[in-house]
Amino acid sequence: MKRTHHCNELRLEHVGQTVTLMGWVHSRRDLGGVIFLDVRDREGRTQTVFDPSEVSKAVFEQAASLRPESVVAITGLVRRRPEGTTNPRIATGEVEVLARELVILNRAEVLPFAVDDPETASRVNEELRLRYRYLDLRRPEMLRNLKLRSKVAMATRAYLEEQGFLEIETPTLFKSTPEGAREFVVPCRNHPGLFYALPQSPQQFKQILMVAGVERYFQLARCYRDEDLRADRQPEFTQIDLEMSFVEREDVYAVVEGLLQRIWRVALGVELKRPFPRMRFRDAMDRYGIDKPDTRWGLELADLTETFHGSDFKVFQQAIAQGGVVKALNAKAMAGLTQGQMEQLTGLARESGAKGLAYIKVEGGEWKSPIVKFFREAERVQVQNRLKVEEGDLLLFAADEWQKACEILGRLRLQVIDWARQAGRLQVEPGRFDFLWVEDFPLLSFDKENNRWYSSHHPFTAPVPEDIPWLKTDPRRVRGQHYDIVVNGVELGGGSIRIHQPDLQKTVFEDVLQLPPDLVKGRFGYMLEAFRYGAPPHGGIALGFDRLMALLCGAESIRDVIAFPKTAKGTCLMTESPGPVEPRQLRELHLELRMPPTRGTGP
RNA sequence: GGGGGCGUAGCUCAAUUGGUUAGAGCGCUGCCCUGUCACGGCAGAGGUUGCGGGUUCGAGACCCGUCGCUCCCGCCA
Repeated sequence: MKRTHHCNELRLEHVGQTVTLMGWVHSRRDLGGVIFLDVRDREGRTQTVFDPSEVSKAVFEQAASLRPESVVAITGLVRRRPEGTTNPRIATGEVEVLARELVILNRAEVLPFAVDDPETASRVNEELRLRYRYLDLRRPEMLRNLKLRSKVAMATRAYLEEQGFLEIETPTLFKSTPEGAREFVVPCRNHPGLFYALPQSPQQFKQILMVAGVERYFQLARCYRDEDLRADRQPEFTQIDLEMSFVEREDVYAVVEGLLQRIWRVALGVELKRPFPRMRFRDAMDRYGIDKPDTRWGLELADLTETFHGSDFKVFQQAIAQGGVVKALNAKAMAGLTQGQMEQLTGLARESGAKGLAYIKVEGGEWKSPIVKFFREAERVQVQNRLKVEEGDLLLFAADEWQKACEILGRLRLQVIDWARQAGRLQVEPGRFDFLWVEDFPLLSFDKENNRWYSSHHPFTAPVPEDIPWLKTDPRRVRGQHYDIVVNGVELGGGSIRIHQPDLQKTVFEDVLQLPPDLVKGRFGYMLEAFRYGAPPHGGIALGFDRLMALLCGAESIRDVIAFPKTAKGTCLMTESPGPVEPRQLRELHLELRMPPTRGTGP
């Protein structure tokens, strides 16, 4: 027996045909004298009818005995549903299949949770959904996410192929590169004491491919990072990874904008406007207090350093005297925050390094605040004008060195926006996507604890050419040719133009990052060597494919767009990985376990 | 590594200030039902309150520990 149609196929035009459907029992409505079975497959569902005057008693009883999610094959006659019994909510709702034969392909046991009811199923404990992932994925909304993911992957391949990119796989058995994220290491039998490491990204291989003359490479690359997880982070994840030769930043932007435009068109039927806006890192920090601003909301930060230059308020005075700034955020209409919420804001400010939180609540025409008594009239007027203060506003201040002050208010801004959205006071159309390129990041950041410079992104990022002279003398002011693509405050991806000159790369490693030459040689020697045999200028980018899909699907967690995701602790509840290995395997790998003392008794 | 939330029937939840035999809806089982589509009706079964310890005359609730899920900070070149 073969199926003749899928479950979202039958229409009035099929009336009179004998068909065979195969699928899952979505729901059974047993009216005693007649039984309705909805058969579901990945395309949709179709109602079948068991009428005792049309089928044998045995078949009828079998139909009556079926539990939801059993797999069946039903052969019968397509007919128009009787007047008044059509179901406009499903595509096949004008017809039904009058069953003649029923084969039970697999009888399902009683389910751990309901699959057929989207309302309840979506509220089921995620632990259970992950343990029975195959049931969870049967839910139409999960299947929809998988379908969309496949569609977007295909569109990505098609677009990049049109643009002349070659899809090339790179090794997942790589070696350890201890800079950056913690890695998963893989022992190997043939090399006692040596380890592979799973790549955090194909960065080095894709640059080598440029040296190899590939010119345009892409890959839907699996990447692995052994770091603590979040709603938008998994230990293994997928990137749309690409690299191009003989390009500048704008060339990469053009390809990525075209790709995202194609993806939005294919997935959502939405036409994105190009080019996307650009913003310098410095401006992003200055205006939004973060390097991935959500520009859907206003609420920009203001700089009041000039205003408070001769302030009597010591906190402001000192910050400015030490070369810092005074910044402020007008949280419009938020004066009504509770004491608890104000404490929460203060806590957030402290976490970001503030000593406290200066604020003004504008209520009843009055500025209620412990600090306002230190303001001179001119300061007050300027604050009023600069922040466009109105009744009901909440003014938040940060006085510190520039970056810290920006970051403090940036976090408060996000919290305040979150509350305003929850209260329904800030709204935005659901299909709005604010894309933004953030560029001109500092190439290097200073690590106070270890008293050394390190790469803000990675050590292969090329400096902005006119800043190269500052590399050794004033590293702080060197900008990198790095760029991030941001949408609605989510960092969707990042990339850079790379260094392709071996001497410049060597300078960065040894003079700027202060890595010992033998360490550089051991870790990156092959790259420096490759660059000596004709390396084209090149650059690229990697986009977080899971985050991209979460955006397109409207999912809150990337777990909802990954078929088999891991928990926040990095385990798989379905397969119970990671799991132990046999002593024999350890012996072959020349490994011996030194376990931490066992704690607790388990569940 | 740190902080918050959650854990009670198969599922989603309730259980006043610590006080009777831990309840409801859905699901499940049985019976009835020929036009339902969240079918309906009647009856019934179903509990180690995550686990371990403690306080108390008495603990689902309070305390300590622990396990699991989750969100956030650190971390993620």
